[in-house]
Amino acid sequence: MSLRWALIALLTGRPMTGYDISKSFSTSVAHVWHAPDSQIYPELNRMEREGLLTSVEVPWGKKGTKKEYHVTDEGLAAFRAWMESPLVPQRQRDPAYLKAAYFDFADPAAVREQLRQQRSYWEEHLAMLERTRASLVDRSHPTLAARIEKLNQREAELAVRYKIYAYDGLIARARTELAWIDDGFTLVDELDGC
Amino acid sequence: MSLRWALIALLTGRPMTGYDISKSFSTSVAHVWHAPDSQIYPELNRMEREGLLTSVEVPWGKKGTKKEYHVTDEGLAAFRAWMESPLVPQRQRDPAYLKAAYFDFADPAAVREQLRQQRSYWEEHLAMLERTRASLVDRSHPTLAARIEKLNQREAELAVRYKIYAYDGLIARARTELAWIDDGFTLVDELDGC
DNA sequence: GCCAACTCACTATATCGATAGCTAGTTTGT
DNA sequence: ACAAACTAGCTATCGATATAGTGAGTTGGC
Repeated sequence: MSLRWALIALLTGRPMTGYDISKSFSTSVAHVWHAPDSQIYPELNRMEREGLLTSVEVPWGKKGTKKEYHVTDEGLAAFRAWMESPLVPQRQRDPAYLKAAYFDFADPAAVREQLRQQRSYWEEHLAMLERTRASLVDRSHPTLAARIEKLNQREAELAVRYKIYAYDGLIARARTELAWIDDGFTLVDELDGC
Repeated sequence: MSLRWALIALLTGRPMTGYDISKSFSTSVAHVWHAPDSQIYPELNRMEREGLLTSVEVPWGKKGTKKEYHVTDEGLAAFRAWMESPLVPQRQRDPAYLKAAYFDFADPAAVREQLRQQRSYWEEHLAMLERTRASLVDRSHPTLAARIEKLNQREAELAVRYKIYAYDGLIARARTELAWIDDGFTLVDELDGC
């Protein structure tokens, strides 16, 4: 259900086609809400039917056309309403913690291998988050740049600072995961040694 | 797909009925993997059909019977195989971060209200995690107690330590969320003041 | 003796989400 | 002239989840 709000969030920056969205999704909103294009296209259609978006047929090449989606006033109002509505707390559902709780069923070597994999995943993820954060700070991030173009200085400041704030949260979370993984190595060594 | 591994994990502790499971789920595995009973019952049936579990009809009262599920050797082998298989990294999908990135669309008062709600949710969640961790340390946690009964001292030590490790991770995560929320308050005050 | 609360085991329905594949036009390189 | 890669917009299918209900037996309190 949050997918539609992620889509409106993106489209408030600038009008886009479904294809544009599925591309820029991976470099921006996907860090907080991932979705494949097979979900994006039908959802855009639904949102248009419900009046949250309108679409404009834009020529593409000689014969082709593409559909550019714009947020309607109604869509913006619905987005603001969602923004101010209470958040439903997320249930925990993380296989990594489930596995960790039952590491005694696995071979210590297999546990170390798992931890190595997780560490490299989170290290990469953290590096990517930090690169993106830097591109927000210097305002070179394409999606953000398009968004703040039409805003005044104060509005732009707000938009940028809150995006950085979101990334700071994601970065803190990644660091916490990495620290936990390192504790895992220490624990395996201790329990395997005795 | 992890649901079945969560169920086997629980059932390795002691045989249980679907009802037992749905009850003890909320006080143990649910912290890492939540599921409602409407998912648990069909999944237990499927797992029995696939040979991962067997069930024994146990009398209940005068007329009633209940179905107690036991993990088969095949089920245990499948569980170990999963434990040692690589972990598929989870996609980020968290409405809290999505909202935070677009707080500039909401009223500062509404943002503060959101943050208050999230803080009280995480505070409660953290307190619950710490209570559970304490009950693991002193081995009073019922599910854990049932599990370690049939284990030798060394095996019990492993089981307990890894469960504590999992909770330490969850607790660290909760603390990170709380710190992030507090940063949110500071940021709103700063941006609203100017 | 009876009602409430609890135990037990589901079903029904709908939506969400992931993977895979399809069709057709466009641009670019050789 | 033709192929490869890219842009565009889907569909089909399957499994995972969530919400809500059904119905029957049991236990405990007054």
